[in-house]
Amino acid sequence: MSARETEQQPRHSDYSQRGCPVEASLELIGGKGKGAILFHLLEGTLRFNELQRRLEGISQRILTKQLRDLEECGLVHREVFAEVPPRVEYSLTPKGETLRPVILALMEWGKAHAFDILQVKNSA
Amino acid sequence: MSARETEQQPRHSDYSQRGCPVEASLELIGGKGKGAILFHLLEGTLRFNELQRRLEGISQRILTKQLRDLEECGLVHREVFAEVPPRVEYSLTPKGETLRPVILALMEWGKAHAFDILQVKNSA
DNA sequence: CAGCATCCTATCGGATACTG
DNA sequence: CAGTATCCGATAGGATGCTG
Repeated sequence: MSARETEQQPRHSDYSQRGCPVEASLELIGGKGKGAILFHLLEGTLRFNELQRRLEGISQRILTKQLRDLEECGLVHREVFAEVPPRVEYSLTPKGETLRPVILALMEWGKAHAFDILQVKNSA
Repeated sequence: MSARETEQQPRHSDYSQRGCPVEASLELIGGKGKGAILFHLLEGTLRFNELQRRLEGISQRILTKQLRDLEECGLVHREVFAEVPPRVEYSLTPKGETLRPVILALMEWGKAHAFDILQVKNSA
């Protein structure tokens, strides 16, 4: 029997709230606009203003803050070009790319169910 | 050419922040403890106290609130048994079950990356 | 263009006490 | 056991004005 076969999967009951991997992920990508930022960056590099335009309704201060958060976590790369006017480009790091299946899962479920649920909630 | 083949996928740029399906999903499952609640309910029905014990650290008030939220969204089923002492059981609805791939994706990424990132962040 | 600084408010979530 | 009610502090996020 290989080592791999003897590995025990932890039971769900082994995960408390702080130790729950689902909760840990949500803590990192759950801030306002972070999901949308990552979603748009899946398609490629974007400048600050282009991101803000696509997120429609996010304040500049918060967009900056969330981008800094994601950069600090090593998920987003920020590249500043020494030009006038200034140009700053944002893209996913390799670690950020590992989020692709997660973001896609959230997108699929969002289109299939979340939209409808929110519609009902907000009209109630 | 079939109708299916002529369907256009919306470009990412078509999704503003409020209209972003990723953001919509996060809005529904992003509250404190909601990720962990859904994660634990994937394994089956749980009573209120058992959930609180597993989430370790969540206040009773918030656990109640999040469960009511999820119930209102149609993701969680709440069943009250007319006994003394009272017994209330929580489980996923069929709609809640559709979250399984999403929660599993968040779990996998959490174990592979989120734990490490949070560790570094919190020690800094 | 891509921000930073400041101020302000609303919502989130914790603590505690009480109850059918 | 599984809540509800009340009060409270923390913080997330918005609005505005200024700048290299």
